[in-house]
Amino acid sequence: MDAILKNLKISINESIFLKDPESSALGKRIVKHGIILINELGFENFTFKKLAFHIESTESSIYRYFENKHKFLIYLTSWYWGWKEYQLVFATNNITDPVEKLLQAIEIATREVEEDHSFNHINEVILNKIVINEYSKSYLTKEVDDENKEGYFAIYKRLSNRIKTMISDVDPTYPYPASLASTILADSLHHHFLKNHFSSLTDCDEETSPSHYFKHLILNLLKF
Amino acid sequence: MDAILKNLKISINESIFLKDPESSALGKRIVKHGIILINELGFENFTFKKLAFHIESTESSIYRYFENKHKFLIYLTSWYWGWKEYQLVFATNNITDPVEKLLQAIEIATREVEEDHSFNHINEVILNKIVINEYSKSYLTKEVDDENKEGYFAIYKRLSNRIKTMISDVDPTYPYPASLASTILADSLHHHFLKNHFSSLTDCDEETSPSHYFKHLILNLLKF
DNA sequence: GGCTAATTGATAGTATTACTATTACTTTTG
DNA sequence: CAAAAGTAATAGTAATACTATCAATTAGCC
Repeated sequence: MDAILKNLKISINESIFLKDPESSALGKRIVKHGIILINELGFENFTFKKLAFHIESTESSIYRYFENKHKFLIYLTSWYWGWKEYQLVFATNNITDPVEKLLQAIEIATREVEEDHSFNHINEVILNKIVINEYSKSYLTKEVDDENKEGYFAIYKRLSNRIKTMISDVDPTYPYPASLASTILADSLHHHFLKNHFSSLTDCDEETSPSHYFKHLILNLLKF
Repeated sequence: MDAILKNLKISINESIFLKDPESSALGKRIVKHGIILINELGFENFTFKKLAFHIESTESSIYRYFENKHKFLIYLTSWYWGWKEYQLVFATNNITDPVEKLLQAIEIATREVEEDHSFNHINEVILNKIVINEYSKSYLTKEVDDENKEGYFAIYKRLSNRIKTMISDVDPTYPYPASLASTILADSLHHHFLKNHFSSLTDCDEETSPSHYFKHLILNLLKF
């Protein structure tokens, strides 16, 4: 899988950026160090000025790639979900048993990114932390409906829809497949956060992962 | 219930505010119109300067009550969860059947606030919208561990714990009661958001509410 | 190798945000 | 009616979130 992913470009809605960061060395530096810096400072404390200092460039250069830090976050999280989607499709494509297929999809969707494949300028382990801590801020805004119409969240929606279909393939009588797919995707991020900061609110810990919880849920909720 | 709640004061950790907003007319105006304004503008666009203009007071007066808008959000959401907790305890206290008790708790925890009791200066319907749109921003920060230690999220944790206990009372063998309680609380907020902005990601709509989804989940997941 | 266009850097500037400080005025309460 | 508490008015600062302009550098191409 690694080899294929190395040559892969996640395609992201062009209106999210002003200039494709994949198209230049500076663009890649912005993305690479942007990920590191958002993770370090948190999204609220992150600024383009600080990032410019980090990569020894200027604010105005960064503004040529992204309108503002909000769009930058949308870009990063879109890339993440695109990457997850590839992994999921790749890992489930040749599984014929619907239950096995769904379980494998849940494994991919809910597990913490542990290894660093480092196949390009993006560190997925750190990006995963950003998604856990910051993803919801990308859509919990007053502009969400406009941005949704522009297709900013298309990749996530497509991924959620794939899981929905797999749920219905396992149990066509289950009445809430779309909701359950959303719960798995969004709530697994939340559970990773709880594990790290509110351990009393979850049964997940070092041994028991959110993946265990969600697989158990699926296996006991769906009839097959 | 209304009559009792009218005379009720939700007690909130004193380090969240500088001066208790319940203790003066200005404090109550800050809270009342703060709720309205955050709902209108969204938390990012909300400032104390705008609120001061709205209530025909000054920024400096508001800063005497709350250190910053983040603490203000924590205050409002703490109040909300305290209010929910009272409703939940009140509505479930005299139910002896554990399944009925849990279902009633889920009803309270996951339903949209529809009526305006207006028993005080706080409009719970609008506050509920704020919680749906902004609650996660109150803990998805770099300061979460410090603030958690200070007890800023104590009410929410207590509420989650009550639901956890009810889950275990229904099915002592269920291995993830804390996680499931968290899922119900956090993911129901998320589903209200999806219903309003990403309808393709949920099966909830005008007829089917998040409450239906979560009750169905509980009834099919727990063994009793 | 030189020309042109595109890209990046350097600098400056603006409006707004997120506060802090001080002083003066106005209520409330004892 | 005096003291204390609460509130308003004003001013000021550092940082943020940009925009604009022009100069310097680099890249693509004949």
